[in-house]
Amino acid sequence: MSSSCLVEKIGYHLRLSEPDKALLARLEEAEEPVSAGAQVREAGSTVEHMYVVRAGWFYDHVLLPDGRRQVLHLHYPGDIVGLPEIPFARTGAALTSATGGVLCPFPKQALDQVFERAPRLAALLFSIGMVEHAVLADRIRVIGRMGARERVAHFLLEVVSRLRVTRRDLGARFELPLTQAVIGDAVGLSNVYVSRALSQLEASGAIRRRGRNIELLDEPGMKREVDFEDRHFRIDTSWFPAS
Amino acid sequence: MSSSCLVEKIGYHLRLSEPDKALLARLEEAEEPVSAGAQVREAGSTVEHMYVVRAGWFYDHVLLPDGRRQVLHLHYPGDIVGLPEIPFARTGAALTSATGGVLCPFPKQALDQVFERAPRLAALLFSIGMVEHAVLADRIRVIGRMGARERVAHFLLEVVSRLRVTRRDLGARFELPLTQAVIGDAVGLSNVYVSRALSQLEASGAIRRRGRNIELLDEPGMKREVDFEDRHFRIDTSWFPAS
DNA sequence: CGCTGCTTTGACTTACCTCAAGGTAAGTGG
DNA sequence: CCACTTACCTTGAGGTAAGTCAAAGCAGCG
Repeated sequence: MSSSCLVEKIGYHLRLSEPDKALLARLEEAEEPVSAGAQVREAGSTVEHMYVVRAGWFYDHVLLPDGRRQVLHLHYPGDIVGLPEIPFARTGAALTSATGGVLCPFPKQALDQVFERAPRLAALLFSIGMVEHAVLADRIRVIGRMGARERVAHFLLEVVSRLRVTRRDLGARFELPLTQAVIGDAVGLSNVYVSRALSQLEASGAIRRRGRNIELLDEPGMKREVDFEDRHFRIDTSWFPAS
Repeated sequence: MSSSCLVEKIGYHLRLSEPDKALLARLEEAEEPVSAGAQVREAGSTVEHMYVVRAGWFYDHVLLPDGRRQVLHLHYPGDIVGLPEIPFARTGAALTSATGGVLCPFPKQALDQVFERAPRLAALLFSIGMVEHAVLADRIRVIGRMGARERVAHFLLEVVSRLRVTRRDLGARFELPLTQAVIGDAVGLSNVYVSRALSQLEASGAIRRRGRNIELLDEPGMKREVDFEDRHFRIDTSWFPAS
């Protein structure tokens, strides 16, 4: 077992040298448990840390003046949270725990050491950030141009694809520990319409539900329907600096 | 005058050392003129280059199976195009010239040198990529949760804010060399509704139009209406490695 | 056993889409 | 220089998908 969240996460993507491992391990501060529903970080606070998710589901969201909400990213165990905030002095989005969990913070100020001493790691952080960009780009396409059923279908596919990064053997079934209101806030629908879309996906035989357990009965069909692209499966490290 | 697009662009954000300038200049290949409406890069092609825009307006877009289109980013003179494609072997979005212009390509494979030898530049590229992430995040909020008038208002504010990066003295008036269909594809509306939204903004005194020349008559009011945040004004370089 | 929070379903409303026709402006060839 | 074309914008009318409101069903929990 690795003692560092970060070493563990990075290890999914890259073989690490021993000095790199040591550098990463030094960055990390004490684990921080978070209870379900708690807000870890507010929008507009100063950016001092990034986090690695050790356990639990989290999500970033922004609030509109009228109180409505937009969820930007889901974060699963193993995720790095907060890369997109780095170029700004203050956070744009709040961070909330959906299920309760544990975060491992590490300081933004220590990033300079990564860029200076571990160019391969820097390249990987860059890449991970750009993968998140691609995830948002996909969702813009979906929200901007697709209907309710397709939005929800795409959302489910994205969740599964992301879960499989750390659980390679994951089949067609998974727990989705999110309320329909949160799903709606992610894909730009009302909770009511998320319910209808899920019901319709189920009625048409695309999925099956048991509470919050979801089974994808026709993943290839759903992928075709929304033109789904898996952004998480593999990142191109061919251009990385040599170790 | 700088002979390199890239040196010029980076110079907006960071004081460069002479070795860094030399490194950047070496990366760059011959300029490439592009005529109006031409598609520079298709979706699904292999990622071999990034570009700096020397002149003209460009945009990234993706196509849906039914032929509809989503525009992801606009690119203006001085922009770096293609950072988000780096972690992938193949491009997700096509690149089209709106006005005709000139691009300066530089090879993806050369990025390793930047990460290895110029950590400050690497940190800046990372930051620029994350600013683009923030731009998409803002647009998701707008598309997912706001109406037509607000979508178009936000779009105009975003354009002005971006133009001011390279034209510090830009006032309230600017040319918008885009068809309303392109604007619609960016904010998830039909061309018809973009027309109505612009007319309504004009009727309510928020903007004035003369052909494709736009004047923002009440920029503070529009910013309040859509809760606009300027992502381009300043990026936090305080954590960058020392030069 | 009865809260409390989540989901489902129904009825009504509305914002945006589509289709279509007419207007405008810039470019092109005779 | 003027007709003709072409691309873009505007406006109207009708349709539809999703929003809102509200009530009822369900499930987990104290």
